[in-house]
Amino acid sequence: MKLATWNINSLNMRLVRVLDWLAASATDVLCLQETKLEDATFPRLEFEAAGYRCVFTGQRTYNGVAIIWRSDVGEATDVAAGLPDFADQAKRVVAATIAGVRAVCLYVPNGQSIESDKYRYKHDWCRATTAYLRREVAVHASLAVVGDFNIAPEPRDVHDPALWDGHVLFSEPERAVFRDWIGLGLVDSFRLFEQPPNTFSWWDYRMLAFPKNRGLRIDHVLLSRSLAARCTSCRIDRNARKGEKPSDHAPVVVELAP
DNA sequence: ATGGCTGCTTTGAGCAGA
Repeated sequence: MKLATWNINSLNMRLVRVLDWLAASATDVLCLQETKLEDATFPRLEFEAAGYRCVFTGQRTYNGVAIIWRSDVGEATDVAAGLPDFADQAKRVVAATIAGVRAVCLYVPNGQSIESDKYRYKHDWCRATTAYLRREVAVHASLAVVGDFNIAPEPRDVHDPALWDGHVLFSEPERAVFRDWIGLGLVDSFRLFEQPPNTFSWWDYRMLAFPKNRGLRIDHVLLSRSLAARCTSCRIDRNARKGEKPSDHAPVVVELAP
């Protein structure tokens, strides 16, 4: 199974790009963040016509998450939207079990800046998610927690660690959250393999950040131990960041052996 | 170390993103 995560920064703007990428990459299950679409306007029929199924929870303008999978992979079960025990207007979580793999798709709050109320919200949201993931790990042996985490876990995940030190996305409390989630029994699939140095998943639209490769690795695929044992590759498809009207994020793709 | 893009908005300057 090929499983991927991608923040597409408006599915409305990038539906064709997503469909093209799905086909070209032969991805079986794709988790999307920042769809920015209410459920009533989600392009379900377009995905179905292309041979995929989908589950989604969204809102206009901000947030919105979805899971897209090839129809021939099977049905989804135990679909769940949102975090239990955390009242949140923002649509940031959707989960489903597909072909025996529990996929949890997260769009972690950005946090804006460490002085911001949004940073406090990010902290509270992440704490609620820790409790949620603890239960998911206990229930699902084959678990993949994927998405836009808005956290760069280590200095090597940041183009200029000294510049970013202490700033939102790379502050110590955020990195501690990432370690907490790893501590639940999850594995950062990207680090299972040798990777080219300076591999990132997000680049600012401004300041020629992408051509200069001034990016961050903030999109992640965490795998339970049994799925990590099946994982044969993890790569970030930076080609998907190129061309006309790209998202500012690139997809992260893992392959899982049967 | 700002803002520089981009998408979106009961539409056009302000916001949020990361």
